[in-house]
Amino acid sequence: MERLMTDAEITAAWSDICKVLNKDQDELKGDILSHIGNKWSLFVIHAWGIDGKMRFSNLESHVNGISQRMLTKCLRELERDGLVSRAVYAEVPPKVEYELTSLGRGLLVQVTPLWFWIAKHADELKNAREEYAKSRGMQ
Amino acid sequence: MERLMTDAEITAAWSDICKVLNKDQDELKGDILSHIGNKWSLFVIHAWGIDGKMRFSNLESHVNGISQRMLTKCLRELERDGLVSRAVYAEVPPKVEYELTSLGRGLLVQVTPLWFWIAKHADELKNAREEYAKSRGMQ
DNA sequence: CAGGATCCGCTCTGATACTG
DNA sequence: CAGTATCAGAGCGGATCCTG
Repeated sequence: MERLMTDAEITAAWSDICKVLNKDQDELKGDILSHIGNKWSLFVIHAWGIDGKMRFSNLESHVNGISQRMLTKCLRELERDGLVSRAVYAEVPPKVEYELTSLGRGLLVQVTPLWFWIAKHADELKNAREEYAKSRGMQ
Repeated sequence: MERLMTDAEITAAWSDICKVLNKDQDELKGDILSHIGNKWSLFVIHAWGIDGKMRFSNLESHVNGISQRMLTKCLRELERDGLVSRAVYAEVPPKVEYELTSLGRGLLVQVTPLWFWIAKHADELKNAREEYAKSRGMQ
């Protein structure tokens, strides 16, 4: 599952990358980004790495710091975009299970390299910030 | 550069995925996501697929619809996080060149699978939305 | 050319309170 | 348990004007 690329691979893949970047479905990309690109969506999707079926309160406790309002909103959007399915059980107390659709699982998988990358470059990322802060502080 | 995974591969990779998902560097992830989750950052980074060195006006014309204010702000943030470097030339008229750092190129590469995926599933994504709209409209 | 500064509407968020 | 409703504040984002 180590899918990070070397610099050489990056160089080799560059033209392919550019192709995608230019495929101007910009509108669609914007749409997708507007949903996965909000503060919480990716973290919420993230949570299904733990279990295939998640209840509301379950998600709430796994996504650190999310408010119930935002979780609700986020789930509705994900549902609307076909990434998550929602099953309501007519029980008392109420029970609602959320699952990733195959589309949603696909997205999770695509995003995973990003998590790997962040984990791998954590120090670099942190240092970059600190150095920037220092250099600005001196001025 | 075709890096989409099959369902079988996904299943096989799942435990690895979960490991990363739990590595709780949540704060750091949040930082990175603040870029992904910002309306413009990814599109701006995106632009460097075209050329390694970009000037301000160049970026402005490649990122559709961005205002000068937001481009400025976005560039500052990317610089702060060590993803972009900035070179000022003491000329008249002024000239400033922005480049992705190796960290920035890394991020671009990690995000690329996501663009591929969006491009590949564009129809599915659009359909999912339309069906959702329909089913809600009927109620 | 590459922005900094300012004004302003709007949306996004979080807290709190309430419901089936 | 799984939400909905409401409200207030912070920040986003655009337009405009200005500068080295």
